Amino acid sequence: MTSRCRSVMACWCGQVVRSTVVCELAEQEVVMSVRTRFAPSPTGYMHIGGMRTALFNWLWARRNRGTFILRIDDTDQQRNMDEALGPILQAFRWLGLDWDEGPDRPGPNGPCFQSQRRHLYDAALQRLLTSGHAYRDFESPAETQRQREAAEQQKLVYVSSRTSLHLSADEIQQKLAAGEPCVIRLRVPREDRVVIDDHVRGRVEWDCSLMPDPVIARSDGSPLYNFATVVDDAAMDITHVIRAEEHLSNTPIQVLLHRALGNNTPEWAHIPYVAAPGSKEKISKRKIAQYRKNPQFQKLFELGDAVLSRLGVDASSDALSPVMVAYYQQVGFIPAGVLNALVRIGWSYDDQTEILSLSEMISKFSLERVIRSPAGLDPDKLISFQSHWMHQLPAEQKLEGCLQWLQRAGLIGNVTDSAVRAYVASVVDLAGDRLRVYGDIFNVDEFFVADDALQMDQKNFEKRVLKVPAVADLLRQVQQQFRDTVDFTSGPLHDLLQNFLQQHSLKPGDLFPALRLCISGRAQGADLFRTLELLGRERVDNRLTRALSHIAAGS
RNA sequence: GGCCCCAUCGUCUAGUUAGGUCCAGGACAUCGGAUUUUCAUUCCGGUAACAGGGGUUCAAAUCCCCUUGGGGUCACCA
Repeated sequence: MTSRCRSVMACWCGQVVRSTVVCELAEQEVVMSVRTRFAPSPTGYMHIGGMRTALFNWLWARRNRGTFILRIDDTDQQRNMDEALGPILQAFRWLGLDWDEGPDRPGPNGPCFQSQRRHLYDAALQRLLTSGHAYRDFESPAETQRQREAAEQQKLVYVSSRTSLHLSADEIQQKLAAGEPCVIRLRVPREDRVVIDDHVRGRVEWDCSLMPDPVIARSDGSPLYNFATVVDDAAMDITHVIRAEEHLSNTPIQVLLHRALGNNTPEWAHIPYVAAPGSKEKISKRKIAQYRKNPQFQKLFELGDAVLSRLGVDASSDALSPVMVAYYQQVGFIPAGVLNALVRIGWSYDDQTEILSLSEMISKFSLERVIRSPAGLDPDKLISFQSHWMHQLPAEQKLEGCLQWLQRAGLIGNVTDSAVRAYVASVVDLAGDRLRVYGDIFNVDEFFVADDALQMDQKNFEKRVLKVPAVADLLRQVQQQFRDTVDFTSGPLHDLLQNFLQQHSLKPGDLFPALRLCISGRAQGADLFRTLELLGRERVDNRLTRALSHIAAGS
């Protein structure tokens, strides 16, 4: 297996074949095995921008029938792994992005946790030291820092002093024996240039004479990010490194490391980072307070706050925010909506296509159509995608979701009870388009609260009921007719009320808003007659009685 | 500050590789109208952009140069 992959790789890494996944090899067409990876460090939450990067990696792998790898960058972690990694895996599972190699699914190239791959880094380090591509640097951090600042003051480009390079083998051994601390640096070939052909940015070049020698291993011997990444990317046969633009400046170092190690370099695709709505700044967990003031974020925060408060989650805390994938799950977004919004940040298929299912994304995705400039998350559009996909969802699934949210808010008891399920199903059906996220079910909580706990829209109650003297009498008559009518279902109720209007020469607006307010506490809502039917004769009667007593009391 | 990246409606974007079919298309948002018992949905319609300046060319959103603006990154973090 491995040998096949290598022989295949040899044909595309010779930079003849680019941006294509099929290449000719000795007259026969070989589909190369694309291998992509996403390498989060366990931070305790999944960043929405990171999720988009992961999605592009996943899509590219799936599109090419390749392999998607989840590698855990836990080189400097000391916290509880479950706590730190859990939410990340949870986000992948929720969105349905599976991994071929990763936690619980070790691949042929060793464990996916970098903390368990130390021997590989040690071996690579040894090779670089032996070949002279890397060197031990005994210069003190303070001294290095001093030089850096001096260069800066003189407006010179800082490059490493390399004084340790003048040490003889004996001197090095002596220092080592004496326990003198040193880091290991890559010896940058200063006369060289690094040129990459980035899938989204095209040709990007760097002049090595401007680069300080990067530290690749700490004084305790542990590898640094740039180094571990290169070793792992090579060991795991990663063919395409798809990552956010902020890593572009790491690329020359990584290319140099690959060269020094004698690896084939992977292809690069530096995708734009996800910006905060309406800005070009990277969206960040630390700026939530600022985002709350952002008008483009308004609707999302309103939606989120409303739902989360019902679930007993403190929405104003930074523990859960729109920067995190978990936020959307908690509010009741569905994967299809979130995925659709994510894929359209920085990527388009053509000038028309907006709606894409995951399988359509797989067949249509390409790195070449990723845009270069940073793209802001568009909360309005996210909500719009969300409502589109929610409408596509089969009734049974909508029901399951709403049941969960209702239960978590304590509005219903046993979700397996068939009467409860049937009732909620009717409410969900009645709510129809108003349900964009599962949490929107709370917007029709009048169907779940006790009659005497019904919240009243005071402002509208005053305007449409209290300030219209004639309405009380009408409501009393309607209440009586409701008591007398035989069939308390929407059709007959519709006829009953229409007749009532005719008899009194009233327009719908004279009665319906007041009636709606009394029974639901709201000025607007779904079909009035179906609402009456669902609530049922008894609850409607109770609520009318309660409203009438409010009217009598003048409040 | 050095290095690197980016620049089309309010937002997400198409168009830039091969200059003309673009007095710039779509979507979301917004505004107006129709439908509806209200709200939501749906359907019609409107407002709205090539950062600026120089070139090259018969012709530039598209090519070149400069300016301006925005951003990323400069660790014994990832």
